[in-house]
Amino acid sequence: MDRSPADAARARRTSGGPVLQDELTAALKRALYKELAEAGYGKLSLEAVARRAGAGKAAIYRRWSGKRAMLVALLSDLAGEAIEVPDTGALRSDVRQFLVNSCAALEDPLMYEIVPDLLAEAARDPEVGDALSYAMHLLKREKAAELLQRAIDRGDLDPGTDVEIGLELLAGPLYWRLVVIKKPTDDDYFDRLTNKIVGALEA
Amino acid sequence: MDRSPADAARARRTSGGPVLQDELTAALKRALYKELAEAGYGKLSLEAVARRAGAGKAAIYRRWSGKRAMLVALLSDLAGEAIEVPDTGALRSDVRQFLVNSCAALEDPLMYEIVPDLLAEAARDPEVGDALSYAMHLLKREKAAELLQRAIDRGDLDPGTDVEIGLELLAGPLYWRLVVIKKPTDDDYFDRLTNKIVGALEA
Amino acid sequence: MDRSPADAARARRTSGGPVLQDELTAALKRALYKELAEAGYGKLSLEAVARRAGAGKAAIYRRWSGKRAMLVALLSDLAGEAIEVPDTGALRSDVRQFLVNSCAALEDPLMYEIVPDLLAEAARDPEVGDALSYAMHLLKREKAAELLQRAIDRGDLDPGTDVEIGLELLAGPLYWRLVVIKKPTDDDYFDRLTNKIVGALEA
Amino acid sequence: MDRSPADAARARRTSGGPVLQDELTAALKRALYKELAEAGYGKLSLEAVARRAGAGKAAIYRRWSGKRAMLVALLSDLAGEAIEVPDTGALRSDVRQFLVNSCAALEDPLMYEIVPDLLAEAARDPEVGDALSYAMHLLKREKAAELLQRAIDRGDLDPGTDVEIGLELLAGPLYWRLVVIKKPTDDDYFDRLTNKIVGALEA
DNA sequence: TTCTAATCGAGACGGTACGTCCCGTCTTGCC
DNA sequence: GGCAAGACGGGACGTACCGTCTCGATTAGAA
Repeated sequence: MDRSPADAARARRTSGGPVLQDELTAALKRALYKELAEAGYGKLSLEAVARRAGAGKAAIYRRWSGKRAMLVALLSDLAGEAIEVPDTGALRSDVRQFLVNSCAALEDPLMYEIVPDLLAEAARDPEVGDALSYAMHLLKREKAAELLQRAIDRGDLDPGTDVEIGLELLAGPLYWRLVVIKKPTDDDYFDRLTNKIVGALEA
Repeated sequence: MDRSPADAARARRTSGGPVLQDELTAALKRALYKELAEAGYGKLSLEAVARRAGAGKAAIYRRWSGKRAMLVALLSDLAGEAIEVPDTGALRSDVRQFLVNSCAALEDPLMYEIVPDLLAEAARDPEVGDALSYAMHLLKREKAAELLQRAIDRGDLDPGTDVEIGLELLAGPLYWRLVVIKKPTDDDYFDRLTNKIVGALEA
Repeated sequence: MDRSPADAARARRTSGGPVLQDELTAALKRALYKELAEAGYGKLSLEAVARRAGAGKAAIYRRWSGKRAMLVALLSDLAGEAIEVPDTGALRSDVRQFLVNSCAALEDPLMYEIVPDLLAEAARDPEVGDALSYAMHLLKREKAAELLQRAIDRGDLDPGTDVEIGLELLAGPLYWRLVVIKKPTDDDYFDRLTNKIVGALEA
Repeated sequence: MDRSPADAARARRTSGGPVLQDELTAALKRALYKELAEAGYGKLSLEAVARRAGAGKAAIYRRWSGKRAMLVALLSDLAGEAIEVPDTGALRSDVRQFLVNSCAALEDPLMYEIVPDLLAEAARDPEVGDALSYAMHLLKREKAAELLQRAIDRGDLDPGTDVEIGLELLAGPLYWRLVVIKKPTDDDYFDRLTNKIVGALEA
């Protein structure tokens, strides 16, 4: 069972025993991040991570069960940095800003390099899938749902609007373009995509 | 330098000695395909591929330079099997059928298990990325574009319709749902998604 | 564990240094003894010793500097349990009884399982060697020497008898048979060996 | 590494199974011998052995199942170098020379350092015990038995002489002195021990 | 038909990394 | 300050594959 720094902190307060040291945990994560950037997921070596952190391998395995678990933890750390959901007061500008924000998030090297790996792994490992879903989608999904709900409350959208499909329209096309077919975006593209999405929502 | 079966055939015609055996090449690819589905790209072992094919490791390295090159070859082979693009005579039913066909394709183990791995690898290796783009998206993209063009020709859509965005609306939301957030689909879902896409196209 | 202040006071008076708890020291030695018998010196793990004793590793390192030092201490404890040297009034029966007693001692699990380990270690570590010699051989040697001296005093043996060689004849052949070549013994064997040893002594 | 086809051919003939290369096997054994001399059995590291031999660890594990098995093999190699059994034509000088030869063998670092380790291990592992018995004792035992038989044939010893006990007298006291109590030997000692042994044999 | 040369299955080779275990030291909080 | 607990850096374990190399046998084109 992996132990997070939060667990460690709690343990220190309640159990009385020695405990995983938060600063080392952080150093290991920093080392992981740097190794990922240099070597990529496939060639990632936990030995190199430990070496870079000036730690023993056991320090890693004491915290996480392996490569994937350590990555999931790194992701979870960054989950809080959820995509900002704008509240501009108008549906069209909210949608456009949401797309721009999402694009910025997806162009972060972390997302760009690591998320596809985890997505692939998630296809075979439900634990990774769950962590990934929680870290990446649920928070964002809730926030995007707020965006649509506000539009309904304002009367910009019909109360019967299909919110589920709406969320997929907000996320899917941009993800497809950036991650799958890897085409660049620009202001004009955001305008045109916003047009279509708003058109669909209002249809 | 990798050698393809075509090279082998040419070699057979021009050189003197024995030559890479096509049937073995095919068997190796089949073994690769199965190993990918079971183990994933990250844990893929060429030793296991050779073992499954009843071949020696050298048989692989004689043909390809390594893991990625072998994958690229596999992908290229599968490029032809593009998604069927329907022609029902009406935009709405064409779109719905396209979604259903795409869904079937994405639920094929090839897509479901292997493509995410390759997508991840493509994030770091342009050669894989190019092969993947060619194999998966370009052909399909062309065909989906035909679908929209026919609707424009029929007058179902305005001639100024934004085809580029249209293609993303056709592919993105479904991919997002099936591959990223992994929610199930049903007839009702297809109806609702078709509704929104057609609404967007006509907007 | 239920230790009285009196225990601590006694220990403080005895040692003068930090008050290590005697019962814990004893428990650690018992645990060491059992681990040695099960795992052997080579695979001996002080972590396992501590675990078996329900103690922390530090409790061991507070008392001894490492594996070997702990062993030496164990040996010294056992030094007193020297082999009984018989005094039957006649050389032949004294020798025979000494062989039988020695055989019983060598067939004790302590000798059978642990001594060979220590003997091996002693080949490289003089400190272990010395402790082992003291614990196992010197006392016994003195007593066996008494046996021969009594025979000389009685006139059973010539005053010029080579006692040093005599002691090796008493110990060596039996040790060789039991520990090195591991052949069984029986009454007849003791008779025959006694014959030869007495023959040699009288020669 | 510079291996000729002849090496491979020889190896194939020798082993019949997988073609392990004899020269590498020999180099690994040489490295083991040197590491043993430097580090001792307890601190022996197969990684260091492989490093010294310029080989990979797998080269070791392909040949032997672990530390002990590799040692047993080294021993078996040296088994042929059995103790020379002299044939001087007279019992007394044969015995004396046998003791001198045995002493030389037991003072070889291999015997002195390693055999006690294996002896200890043999107490727990019958496989090691058997290999050790064969490697060390059986050949020597047979040869020592010849020595006694020649004496009987010459009439130096009575035909009814107890050969079994005789062998233990030849081996045990010297082993005890050299390995167990670790006292030095000299010419005078050999004379005195020879005296007693011959005395016992003739008794 | 015989020779020749490259491919075949097999697997040894020097390596790298894995994940585990234990070393001997150090730290924390209870008693 | 001893104590149980156990984290720490370090290092070896034995395993799995990597990509390369070599082996004898097969096999198919060229002589």
